[in-house]
Amino acid sequence: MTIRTRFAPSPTGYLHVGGARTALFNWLFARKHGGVFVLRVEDTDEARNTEEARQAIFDGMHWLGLDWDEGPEAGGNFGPYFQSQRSEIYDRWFAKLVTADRVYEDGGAWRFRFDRKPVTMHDLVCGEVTIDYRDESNTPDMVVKRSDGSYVFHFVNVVDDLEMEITHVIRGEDHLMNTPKHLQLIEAFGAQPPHYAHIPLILNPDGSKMSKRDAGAAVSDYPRQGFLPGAVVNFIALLGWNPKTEQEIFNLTELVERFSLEQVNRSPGRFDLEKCKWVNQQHLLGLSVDDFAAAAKPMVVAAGLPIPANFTEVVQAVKDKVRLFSEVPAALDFLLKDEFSYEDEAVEKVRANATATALFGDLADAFKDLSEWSADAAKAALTTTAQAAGAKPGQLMFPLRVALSGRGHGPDLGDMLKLLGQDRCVLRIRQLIKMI
RNA sequence: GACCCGUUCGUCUAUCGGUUAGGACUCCAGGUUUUCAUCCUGGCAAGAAGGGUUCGACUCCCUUACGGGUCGCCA
Repeated sequence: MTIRTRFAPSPTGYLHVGGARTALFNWLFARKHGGVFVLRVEDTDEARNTEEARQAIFDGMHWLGLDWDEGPEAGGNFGPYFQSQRSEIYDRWFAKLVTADRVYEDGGAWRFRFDRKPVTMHDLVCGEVTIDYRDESNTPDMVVKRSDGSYVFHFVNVVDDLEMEITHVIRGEDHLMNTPKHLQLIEAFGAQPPHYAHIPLILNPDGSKMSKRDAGAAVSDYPRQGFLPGAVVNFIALLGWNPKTEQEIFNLTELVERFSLEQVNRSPGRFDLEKCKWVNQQHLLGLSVDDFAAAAKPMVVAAGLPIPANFTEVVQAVKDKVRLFSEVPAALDFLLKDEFSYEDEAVEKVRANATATALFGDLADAFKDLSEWSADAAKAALTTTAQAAGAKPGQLMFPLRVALSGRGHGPDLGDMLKLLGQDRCVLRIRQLIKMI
C-alpha cells in the first residue's frame, strides 16, 4: 500500500507557520515512507477565495522546498485538484447519502443525519478520543449542502480524501472535533477511513493563538527578513516534534530520515523568534561565501548601498557575524560608503581610553607613512606605534575598530584594514580624533 | 456555557515508577581571539495545586486551577 498524504489549504489568506508546519509534517511523512504528497486547494468558499492568496500559498510551499507529487502544476490521476472544479464528483457522492436516507432538507440546505451513538477515533497522536453523538444538543446534524447548491467543507474534505485515496490525514488539532463527524460520513458511505493524526497548534510567545498580523505568522515574511528556508523548516519541525537526539540542526534529508508521528507532542508550542534566528544563524554558518553573497546582495541593494566589484570579499567579512540576511546591510554599510553613524557607547569607551587618545595621532601618521598597504603592514605599524609609547598593541585595537567602523562590534580588524585601504583608514582615525 | 485535548526551567524539549530531573535558546560570569564574531567552560532557572495507588510518582488514577481547541449554509 502506498502512503498518500495531502495538504489542503483554502486560499483565503497567506500561508502561515501553522499551515506550513502541517504541510511539512505531511510532506515529511510521505517522503519518509516513499509515499505521495498531494496538494489540494479547498476553494469552496467563493466569497473569500482570492487568487493572491492561492499564489501566496504556492509561493510559500515552493520557498520552503515542499514540492508536491500531485496537485495544481504537478498533475496526477486524481484531479482536478481544485475543489471548485469537482462538483460532479460531489453530486455523485451526495446521491449516495440521499439513497441511504442520511440527509434531509432544512431551510433549503441539506443536513446529514448523525448516527446517535458514541464515536471513537484512534488518533495517531492523540490516542483514543470518544465523542458521544447521543447528546444531540452538542452535536446537531450538520449541513453538508448549502441552499445555493454548493457543498460545505466537511463533505468535500471527506469525499476528496476518499476519492484521492489519502491514507493519512495529518492536520491541526483544531480539526480534532471534526474527525468524528468525518468518520460518521465515511461510515455512511460504506468506506474505510484514513488514519488521522492531529498535531498541536502553534501559539504566540504569550500563549495566545497565533493568527494573522502576529509577528512571524506569515511565511512570506521569512524570506523578507533574511531567513533561509531550510532554517525555517528546521525550526518549525522541532516545534511539536522531537527527534529523540540532542542534535538540533537538521537539513531536509535528515528530517525525512528521522521523522515519525509517534514523536509528535500533544501540547501546543509557542513560537520563539529568538531561537528561530539562532537556528538560522547555524544554517548560515554552513553556507558557502558565494551562496551567502548571492542571497545577501538583494538586501544590500534594497538598502541603497553600492555593490562594489569585490562584493563577495566584503560580505565574507560579515558572513559569520549575522543571524539574518537582513542584518547584512547594517553590518557592512561602513565598508561601502563614507558616511556612517557612530555608536555613542563605543565612542565613549575610546574617549575614556587614555592610551588611544594619546596615540591616535601617531597611529594616523604611521599609517600614512606606509609605502605599501596591507592588513599585516598596518598591524605592524600599530604595534610599533604602541610599543614606542610603552603601550600594548591590544590597547589600540578596539579604539581603531571604533575609528574605522563607528561601532564596537563588526568584522575582523584585519579585514576592515584591508577592505578600507590606506587613505580611508588614515582619514577615519583623524575624524575620530576630532570627535574625542 | 457544553464537549474535547493539554499542563517539566521565561521558551522549545528529554524522562515512558527509583535520575544530583538532562539538553537547547535567552540572560549572566569567565576563557580563547593582541580586536569583533565564532568557539569553549561555568552559572541562574522547572515537574500547576490538592488528594489517592505504590516500598517509592514528574511519570498511573481522581478533583480543582490554568491554557488551548470545537460547538456556522467558514475552512
